[in-house]
Amino acid sequence: MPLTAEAIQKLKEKMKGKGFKLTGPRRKILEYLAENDGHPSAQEIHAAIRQMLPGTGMATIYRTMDLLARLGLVRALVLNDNRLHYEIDRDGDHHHHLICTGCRRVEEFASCTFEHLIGDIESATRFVVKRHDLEAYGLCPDCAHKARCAGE
Amino acid sequence: MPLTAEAIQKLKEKMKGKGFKLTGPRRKILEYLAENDGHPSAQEIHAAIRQMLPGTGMATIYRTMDLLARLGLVRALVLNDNRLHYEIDRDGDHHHHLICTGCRRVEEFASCTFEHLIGDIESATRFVVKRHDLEAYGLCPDCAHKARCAGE
DNA sequence: AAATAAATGATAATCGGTCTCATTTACCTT
DNA sequence: AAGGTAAATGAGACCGATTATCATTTATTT
Ligand SMILES: [Mn+2]
Ligand SMILES: [Mn+2]
Ligand SMILES: [Zn+2]
Ligand SMILES: [Zn+2]
Repeated sequence: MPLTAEAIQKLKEKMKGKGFKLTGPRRKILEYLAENDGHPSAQEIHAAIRQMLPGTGMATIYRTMDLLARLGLVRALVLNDNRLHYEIDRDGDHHHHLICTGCRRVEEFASCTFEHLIGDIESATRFVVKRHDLEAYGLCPDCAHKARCAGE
Repeated sequence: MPLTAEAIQKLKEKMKGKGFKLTGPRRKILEYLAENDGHPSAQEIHAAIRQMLPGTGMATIYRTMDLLARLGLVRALVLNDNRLHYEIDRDGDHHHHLICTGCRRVEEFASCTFEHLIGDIESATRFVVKRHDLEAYGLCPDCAHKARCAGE
């Protein structure tokens, strides 16, 4: 479910509103993230942006993703393949990730039950919890099936 | 709560039992992990081992940690500082981590409620879940206090 | 259109982690 | 207890992801 044109416009305005320039690379990166679902790495984003702005350098991707994360527009995720991955932070859509160790497919899941737990953790530890990451690793239905056929 | 001498002995035997040599570095690394609580990085382990076995190379630390993880004796953790951290896998002590973004202090917490959820996730997504990581980031009581004094 | 500070691209540098290979060592076997 | 053997080690090259530097370009303000 890609973002609507209006939602994309909002993102761009948020950026300008905070005093950051809306440059070519930034515009394209925002559009790319908004129009494509998924959890691309910096490298994948770079490859995609280069199709439209061939000169774009890798450093710009890192700088932009860092900025977008600081602005709260994207979320960075650790998917255990020694690179960061990113996704648009659609507000009100808090979810977690299930990663297939067979084919690297990423499935999303929400867990409202778990969210309630944060309060318990806070009172037990006296920490102020700002953010949490939960990733589950396992086998997707396809890979689980293949594994079963191959005999554990 | 460091491990007892007998528990350490068990670890060493487990290693030999599986056909791996109990070498100087391996012995020291096991003892270091068992006797010190915490969540050291490979670099921290290296520094500690070098006090006792000055010649020890970094590659040996990585190789040993990898072996210990494969043997199920240690667990590797992602604490968002772009290096892996490790801890002895005391059996039956499944817990998660709360990381203070102010001072990097790591607190442990268990969450039996959450563990139940894994089954729900499995039936909702049809994935076979093998393992999950949950980390919460926030401010420890001290850092939260300091932040409050400094005025948000 | 000119002025200005921010952003970019090329490139070097850093850093965690892996690989290679000659040398050493633990653990059999005698 | 010495000798044989494969596994483990240490030194250093290597790698891929990310960050830093700096001269040039560009989005915005005038
Ligand atoms: Mn997602
Ligand atoms: Mn722990
Ligand atoms: Zn799969
Ligand atoms: Zn703290």
